[in-house]
Amino acid sequence: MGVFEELKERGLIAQTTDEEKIRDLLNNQKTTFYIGFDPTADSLHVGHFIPIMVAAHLQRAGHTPIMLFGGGTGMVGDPTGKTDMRKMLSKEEIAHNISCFQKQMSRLVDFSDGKAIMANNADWLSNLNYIEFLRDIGVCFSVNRMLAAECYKQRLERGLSFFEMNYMVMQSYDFLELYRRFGCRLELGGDDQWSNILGGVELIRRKENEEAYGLTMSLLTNSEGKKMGKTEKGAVWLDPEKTTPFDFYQYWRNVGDADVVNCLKILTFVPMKQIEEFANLEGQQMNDAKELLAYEVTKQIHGEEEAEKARSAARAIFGKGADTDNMPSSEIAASDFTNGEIGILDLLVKTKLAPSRAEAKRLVAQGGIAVDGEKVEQPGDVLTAANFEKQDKKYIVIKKGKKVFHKIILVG
RNA sequence: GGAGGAGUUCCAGAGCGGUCAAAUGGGGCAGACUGUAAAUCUGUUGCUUUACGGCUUCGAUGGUCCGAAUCCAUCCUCCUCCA
Repeated sequence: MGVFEELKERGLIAQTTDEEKIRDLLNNQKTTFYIGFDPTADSLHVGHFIPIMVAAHLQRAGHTPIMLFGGGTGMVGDPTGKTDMRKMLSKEEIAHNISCFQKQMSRLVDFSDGKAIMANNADWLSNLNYIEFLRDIGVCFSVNRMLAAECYKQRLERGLSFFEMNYMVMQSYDFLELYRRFGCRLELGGDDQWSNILGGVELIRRKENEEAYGLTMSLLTNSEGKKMGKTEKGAVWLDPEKTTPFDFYQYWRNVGDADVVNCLKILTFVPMKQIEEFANLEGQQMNDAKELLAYEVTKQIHGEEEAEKARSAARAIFGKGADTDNMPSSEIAASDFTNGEIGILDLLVKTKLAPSRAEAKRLVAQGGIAVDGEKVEQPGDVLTAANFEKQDKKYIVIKKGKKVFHKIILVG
């Protein structure tokens, strides 16, 4: 089975410009392909995961990925699928974001010995001459056709600036430029990139009289069709500073039953055979599949060690074990106490388990807070140093709701 | 350039002089049920206070009034129609 079939079986491929040609390109040849990333934030999030996984799959099959950072296009912002215009970023922000992306990506894609290429389209976009560009590239685009594209249609209802309208042209130009520089013949992207990719394919045909291809990947959605990777706190980030490995692990541990198999296919390298066995699981057994998913995904992003820690912390918390070593924790100093005690509400706020005292009080009133397994009954309850000291350990474990556990260590 | 319309709490969206911290829905959080699932039901959802209460919010700034999210003026932003 070729890598193309593997991708297809895992449900990673949404659309292709020419399935037969691409199959041949991926199964029988060494191909240089590219994927673009918009450096709009200083960390990748789950939405970027699929393209990176596909790149990793293809790289393992011997192809050469070009990871293109939109240092130039990022200064415009892709209007696709956005209801409002994006805020513009400064050059410094973009440069910073790109370096963060590179670091995170290198976990999955091997950049050693030229096995993968990093490019930044600012290299060719920044110094374009407007008149020349219009004469050379601009003539190849029909506004009528662009407006007919679904992605622009939606924006026409809400407003689309000329500025943003250029995004498609620039992305198409990227493809042409990468074809010229590296012989790149295949562009990958999210399914929402379809029309932008087609633009590039056509541009190469017109300028170089050569065939190029595009392939899009499905967006990661759950069984209800909603995008995954978002939580109440925002996106699930790949940066451990923004989303701790434990929270990251828990996110995947808690996916719905209906989504587990799909996520395993798309987000892990677990062999298809093994995944198929999970498809028949029911009830309690489903949890094994979820644990595997969470572990594998965490391992890929944060490394084996962090994945182990997250898993054993989760097992300890939700099982019977008393292992609190890897539980999310924070420290509190004796100086935070007033007259040798500290109110439960203040403690919740201080550890950020509650954003305000009012919220903390609500939690207590609704029976959502427990300290070392004992439910806190009164918002006025206080803790003293003695509460922290038992069996030589200087900490307490606070449980908020059903799933949030937090260890507070007394220091000093 | 001209003519209209709109900006409300996380989002959508009511309110149009006092009874408004502001309806309703979504989302979030908590509780029950469970498998750290889904669905469902209940409670809750500005800050502060044990509580009475106090404080800050309805694009911005001023003003009218005993009293303004609600009226007036100026400004900013967005939308629609015409050119």
